[in-house]
Amino acid sequence: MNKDQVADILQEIGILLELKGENPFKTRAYQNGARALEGLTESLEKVVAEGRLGDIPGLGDALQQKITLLVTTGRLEYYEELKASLPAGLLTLLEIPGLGPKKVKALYEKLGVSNLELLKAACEKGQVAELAGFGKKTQDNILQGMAFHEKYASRHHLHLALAVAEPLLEALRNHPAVTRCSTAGSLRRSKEVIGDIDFVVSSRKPNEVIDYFVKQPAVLTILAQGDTKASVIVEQGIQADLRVVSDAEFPFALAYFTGSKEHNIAMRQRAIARGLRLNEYGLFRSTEETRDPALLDSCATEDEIYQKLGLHYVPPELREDHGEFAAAEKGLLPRLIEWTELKGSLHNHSTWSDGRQTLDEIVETMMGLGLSYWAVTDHSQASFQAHGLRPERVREQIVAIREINRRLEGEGVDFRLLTGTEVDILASGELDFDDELLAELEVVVASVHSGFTAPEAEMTRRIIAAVENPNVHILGHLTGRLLLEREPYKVDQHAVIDACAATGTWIELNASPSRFDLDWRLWQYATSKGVKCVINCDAHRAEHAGYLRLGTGVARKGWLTKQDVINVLPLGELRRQLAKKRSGEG
DNA sequence: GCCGTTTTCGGCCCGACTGTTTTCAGTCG
Repeated sequence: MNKDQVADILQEIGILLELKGENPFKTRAYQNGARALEGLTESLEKVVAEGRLGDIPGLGDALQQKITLLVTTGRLEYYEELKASLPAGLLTLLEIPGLGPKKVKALYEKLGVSNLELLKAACEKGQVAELAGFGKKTQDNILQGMAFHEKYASRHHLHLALAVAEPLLEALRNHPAVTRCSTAGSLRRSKEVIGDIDFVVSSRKPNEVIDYFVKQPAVLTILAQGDTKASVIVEQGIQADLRVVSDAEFPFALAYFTGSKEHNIAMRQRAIARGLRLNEYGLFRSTEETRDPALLDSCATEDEIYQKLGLHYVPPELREDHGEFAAAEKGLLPRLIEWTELKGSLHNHSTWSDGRQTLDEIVETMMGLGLSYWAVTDHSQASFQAHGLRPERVREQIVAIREINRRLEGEGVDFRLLTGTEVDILASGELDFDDELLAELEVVVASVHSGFTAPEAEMTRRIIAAVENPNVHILGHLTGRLLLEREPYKVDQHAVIDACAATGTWIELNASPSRFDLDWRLWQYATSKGVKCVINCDAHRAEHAGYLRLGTGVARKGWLTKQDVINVLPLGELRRQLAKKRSGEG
């Protein structure tokens, strides 16, 4: 078993123990253990074999023993017995908003409710309202929560969440009673998928702002409305939470609701270590339970909060407890890449394969955005479903692009298309075009589009064979994942990154919100090996150019700087690097 | 179940909102 599978099981044990009514700190210990494994950047098998599990904070004797069993035998009797002791459907009940472990436990023990159908039946018969601690209102809310659960998945692609959040933020900003406002939460941290949208506002008239917020046209349902916060469902079925605080409290509330939860816990602990107390309202001297403003250690901005805790400012994207505290203490946080530094995208499609824009339309759109270049990398022949190009069509396209570039040069315009291909990595590990054709193209992206079910070792071999071809500049979407849709295929990502480091091959950060692949968690490893990143739109339509901004947000989560990213280079320097890569000096 | 330069025992982040209660438990973030 690999670390993700083991982490999933620890996570599930934690939940099962909660349903059993175990000591909450014990259940949290399992969840902490799962998180510790997810954050591991090397092979779990290796760590276990070398007896170094104990070096990982959060893993004590009991967890070390269980993890070792799972890794070496693939089984854990403790887990299997625990799982067998409760009906399988109980876990899905926890996905209903408003139902937590205590209520699920009561429903199961008192009514024998063990799955969604039984829960629905019990609500409709009015049995749930009769239970102690429940009532009519709770029963109605459960029914509503179930309807919501059926209709919408609970997680959302980043671009969809942004499309709803940005107009709402603009509306809040324009309200006269709003002093400062911002998005917070996973959206502000540029997570690859979003649970809900968070807004933080400072105002002297919170009720006015909350009233205004819940009446926005995008709001479909009001879930809760109080004096300091409101929760609503907005278009796309996304939950949006608004918190309103005083302006003095704003930086603390913004930091708190931006999270991540793990980052906040570490911040609170730093405060406690300094005899202070940090919460969403301020930084208080001593740990006294009071909101007396006299005790407020005022901070005008988030920056000042970090300073008071002995840290350099941590950009939101880095707030994942992923090494930012060690770096912020020493002033070693990187200057992160900005999306405005990008000059173009090196993996895109046109009407020649499955894209929606002609070459001329691409030129017009991308030039209009102020970009310097745009590589046209249509699919190769094996991607039949995507109208992949035969070699002769590729050569025709090269001619067409040269023609356009000559025209642009004649007009004195500072923009060029680059010729290229997204060539399929075939099951054998060979590429879908021969070396002669690849050498005629300026940009070669190699990607897997078939044989997703190959065993890990075989998939790893295929991809490594592809990046060893000197004609390949860029490895496309390394894991093939489609967020919220399709799991990544099985591949040893570290081994592939090592091969890219050895061959000077660049790795794409595919900026499509369905992909964000390579995952941000692996970029620190990749750059430590000297691998360069290309933030690519994989554009199929004009509006996909906007993915440059979203992809940069995710790149920032991977601690990437301007120096790590190829497509910040001006055209001339980019062409030199493309040639250098091929000559083997890259 | 984890952890320790006050502790090998007794802590473990903490506040708002809802609904069911009449002072609080559960859930959520």
